[in-house]
Amino acid sequence: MPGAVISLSAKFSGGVVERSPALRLRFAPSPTGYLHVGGARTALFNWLLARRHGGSFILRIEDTDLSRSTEEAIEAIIRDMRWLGLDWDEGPEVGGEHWPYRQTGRVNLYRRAAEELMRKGAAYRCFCLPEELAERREKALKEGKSPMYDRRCRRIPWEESRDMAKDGKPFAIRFAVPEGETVVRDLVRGEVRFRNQEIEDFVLLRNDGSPTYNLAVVVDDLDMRITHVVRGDDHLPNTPKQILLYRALEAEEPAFAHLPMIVGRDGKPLSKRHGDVAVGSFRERGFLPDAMVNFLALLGWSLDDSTTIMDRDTLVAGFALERVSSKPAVWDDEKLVWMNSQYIMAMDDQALAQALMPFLAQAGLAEEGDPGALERMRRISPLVRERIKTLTDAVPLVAFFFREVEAEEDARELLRGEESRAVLRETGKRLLELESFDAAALEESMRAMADEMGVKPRKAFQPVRAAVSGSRVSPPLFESMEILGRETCLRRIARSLEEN
RNA sequence: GGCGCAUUAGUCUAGUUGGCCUAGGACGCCGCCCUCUCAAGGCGGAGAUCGCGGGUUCGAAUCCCGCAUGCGCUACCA
Repeated sequence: MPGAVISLSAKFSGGVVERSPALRLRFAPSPTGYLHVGGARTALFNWLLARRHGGSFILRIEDTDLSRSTEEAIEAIIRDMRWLGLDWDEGPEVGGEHWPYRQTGRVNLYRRAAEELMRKGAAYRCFCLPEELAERREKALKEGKSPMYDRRCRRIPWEESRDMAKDGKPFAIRFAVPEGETVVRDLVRGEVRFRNQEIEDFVLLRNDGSPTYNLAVVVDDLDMRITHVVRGDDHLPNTPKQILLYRALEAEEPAFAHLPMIVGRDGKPLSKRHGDVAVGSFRERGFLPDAMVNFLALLGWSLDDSTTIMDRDTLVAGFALERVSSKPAVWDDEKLVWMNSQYIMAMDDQALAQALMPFLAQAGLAEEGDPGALERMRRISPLVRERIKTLTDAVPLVAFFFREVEAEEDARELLRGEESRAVLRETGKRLLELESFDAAALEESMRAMADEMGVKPRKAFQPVRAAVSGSRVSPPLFESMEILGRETCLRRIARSLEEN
């Protein structure tokens, strides 16, 4: 079955075989903050495509803007990528022949490319000061004119330009946009045409010698032999500039695919204003990486008309760019929560218990590495699995298994009253008499008790639930009591009778 | 202002070359069943004149044109 890459390579790069190790994709975040879900989705699509076709997935840190980039951000991005299970074949902590996989330390490459472009007459020095530029732009805008750079420095004769540079006049290097039309053959939206006259002579190298994004990204993608650039569609208008650069450098351009943005319910790009958008905060809120990946994959892509829950193998096997939508996807927290619950329900006892341990530890209910606590949690797992949608949901639900809890006020109400007290006393008696303290025996005994006392099961069980769990909502009563053990149950029932 | 992209129910989406769409699946919502609480599960339901207006056609969500709205880009940000 031919995948997206076949048709696209046949069309745009001239024949790459299906399982092509030559396929090279990258995710290139700028480390100015945490990894947010939009970035994660972009990373995922790149990863999926690489894995689908047996190619390489590269992580590259786009830190051209040094003042806004931080080491902490880099570490956080790496941590979150790892958590999501998006492993890379080349990049930070992994290595590769294009080390370092960040732009600091690669400045010479950019400078050399800019010089090459100057030599070819495709770029020129611009001596305009940033302040002048801003002024002119504002003026043009006010007069209703196009605010594009007027290309005045393009007309400075080469020798004069060289001399001005030699005299120490600061300059930036701009790309000389040629005449004509540039067509972006986008894998998700088809051909998009741009008239070159709409593209200004953009800056390649700032007057401090640092590269701008457009230059750096092209040089890096070229150097790393990236075959497919898959990124957010906010980059679509930049693409003709980059294509022009590839051509000026006499290099073959990669295939491009622009993914729809992820927006909030208000249709605006997803941001902090919409709540937590950091991948890390979803981890802290108790979401599972597999659920995140499944959910993220469905933001702008679908396998068919009905499949929603998919494991990684299915995702990898079925992913294709041609099934990527071009309309913005709205982030729907509720659906994520539901999906997470589906993944939780699919976990076995051991896995769920293990996943829960850090959350129990954080709540002070258990020590992270305590084997006794883990074993206890493993026994509790089947009781809570269907009752939690996120891992954090489990904490209040299981707390009474790990420590004495004060009964909530609405639970105390269940403990008062003659009937309730009678039920509790009788229950205590029966618990002592039980031969085997297991759920089945407990249920049998207590149902018989309710029957004999002429009390509805519900009326008989609720006070016991309140006494034992401290709440009117808890995991199934008899199973819970079995795990708590006879002594604990008796103690709690006795205490309830005393205190209420 | 210019350029570009998008527009199927509250939401994610299916609908690739026009007829099998009296628009399919999922989340959410409502109701019933099950039931020791809460869930889970089962069954059923409401919800879309496919942004609007023209056109092409025997036939359009699907093709063409215009409009509207939203978003992006238009930086010596990425």
